[in-house]
Amino acid sequence: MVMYLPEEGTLLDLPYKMNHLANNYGYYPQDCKELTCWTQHGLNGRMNSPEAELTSLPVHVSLQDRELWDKFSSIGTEMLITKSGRRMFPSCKVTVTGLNPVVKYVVIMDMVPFDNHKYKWNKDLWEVNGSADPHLPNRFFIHPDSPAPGEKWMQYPISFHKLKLTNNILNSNGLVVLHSMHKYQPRLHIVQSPEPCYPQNPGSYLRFTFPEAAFIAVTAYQNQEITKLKIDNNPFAKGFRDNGLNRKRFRDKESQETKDSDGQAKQDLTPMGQSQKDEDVTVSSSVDSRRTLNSSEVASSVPPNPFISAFTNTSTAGGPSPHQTHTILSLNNRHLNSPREARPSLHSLCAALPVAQSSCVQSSTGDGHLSTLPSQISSPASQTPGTSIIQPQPYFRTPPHPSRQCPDMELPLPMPPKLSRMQLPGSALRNLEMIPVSDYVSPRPLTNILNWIHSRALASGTSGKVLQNPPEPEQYLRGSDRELHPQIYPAVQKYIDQQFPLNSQTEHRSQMDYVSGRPLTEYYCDQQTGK
DNA sequence: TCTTCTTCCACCTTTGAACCGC
DNA sequence: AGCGGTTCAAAGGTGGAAGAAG
Repeated sequence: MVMYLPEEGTLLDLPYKMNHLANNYGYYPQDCKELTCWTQHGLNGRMNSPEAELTSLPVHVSLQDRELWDKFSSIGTEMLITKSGRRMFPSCKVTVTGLNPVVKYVVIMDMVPFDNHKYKWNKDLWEVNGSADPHLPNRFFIHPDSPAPGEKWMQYPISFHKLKLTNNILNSNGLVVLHSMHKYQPRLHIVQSPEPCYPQNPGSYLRFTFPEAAFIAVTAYQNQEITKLKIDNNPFAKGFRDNGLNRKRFRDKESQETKDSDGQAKQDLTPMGQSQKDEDVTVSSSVDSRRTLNSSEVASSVPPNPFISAFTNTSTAGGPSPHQTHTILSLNNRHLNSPREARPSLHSLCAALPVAQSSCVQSSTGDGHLSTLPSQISSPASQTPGTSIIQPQPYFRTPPHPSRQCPDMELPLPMPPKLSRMQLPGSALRNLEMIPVSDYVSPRPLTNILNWIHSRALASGTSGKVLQNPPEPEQYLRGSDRELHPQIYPAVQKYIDQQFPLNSQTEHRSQMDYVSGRPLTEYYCDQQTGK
């Protein structure tokens, strides 16, 4: 299994994510514009069988609205975060193919730190402003349609437009908590619903990261170019178009200015930062000064077992800074001293895997067929060594996307028909009402999510009947209570117990801040007391 | 003084209920 | 009675601006 690269691209720093223990892994091309990830066809030819493992399927995920994302990323995407939560724009919308149509999956999105830095806006560019704050406990946004059969996920683009970002660590209303002035990237999880008949099977999953959708979380927009782009493209911001001249405030202000001093005042009044625009944007040279995350950093940002990391709900799950994660990674990869040394070639990586588990990033050739890579993997392209300044333009390198070579891959899926509540059949409404809303809206450790899913799977069972009293997800895997309740995923739990033995310091490991090594409760206290 | 954050505002889209005609 | 289309109001999303906080 090999792959072709984008025309201008080399297979630089192919980051990888692998999970030996859970037979699960996923890859993503960190430095390519290609946001499409493939997994290999299962060699056992089970892909069409109902019991086919998720990891054996040729799952393909691609980010929609790529042109829009390109526009934003070329300037330096910023996402507003507010106390009450703010939607992302552009929102993450992905198409997925290659799933087993009849198997149920859960689709989850979270945000992981892009790097180990904190940023500040200095006049017209982003600068590194120290080290990142400890990553907050991960918050997963479960797609409200979860779990649903693969057929449904593949039918329409999966939209996460309702995902909201906040900086309020106390807000648990389904918001993803981020630090302001930190850079994040979205990450997608596709989790196969646990098989009700085999509770020992934790269910496989895949993860995809979208570096092109990376953004800096801000409480107020810094780059006027970003503001302009948002206004121009976000329908909710239409009121700010036409330089905001149609806005009452500006109309009033303008009329007032006219009264005060006609003539000169009018000239100065250029709404929507017109005057600022003139002084805006120092166009940089063609040098890509983006502080790239090399593959080793990415690799080290990926815990040896992402499934576990999600379980432990630590900063690792949220993907703390690559360096910070390395301590956890080293649990299984002590030989990976130097991140760059640690990067195996794609081939060696695949060779190291059992055949049936091999997985590669693929791209598609113009004829729409999967093709094989040249035998040697290109060496990592030279990267600009860690410059501390991010130029506003060009913010990201933008090599031609392979999909442009392969129009088939860009074919947008039809948007789902809009259904009002009135149009839903009664059975569907009853089903919806049976779902404890808080369970899929509220962020929670993936443990609970999966257990909840499992409980629902059990509840529906093979007979399709619904239990009267499905178990509460919270009753599973809660700290020291674990022994009191049956474990849904004993193999995974065993691994956690081995890697993160409980003691007085780590008893609440799911709440640990692995960056500072302190319990997050302490971190919260510090936040409250202003330390 | 400067940077970052919070809050409020007006404008806009989306949503869903009510209404009407067939 | 049921269905489909239209209208309208409420809810909620948006960036700007001013002021607070550190």
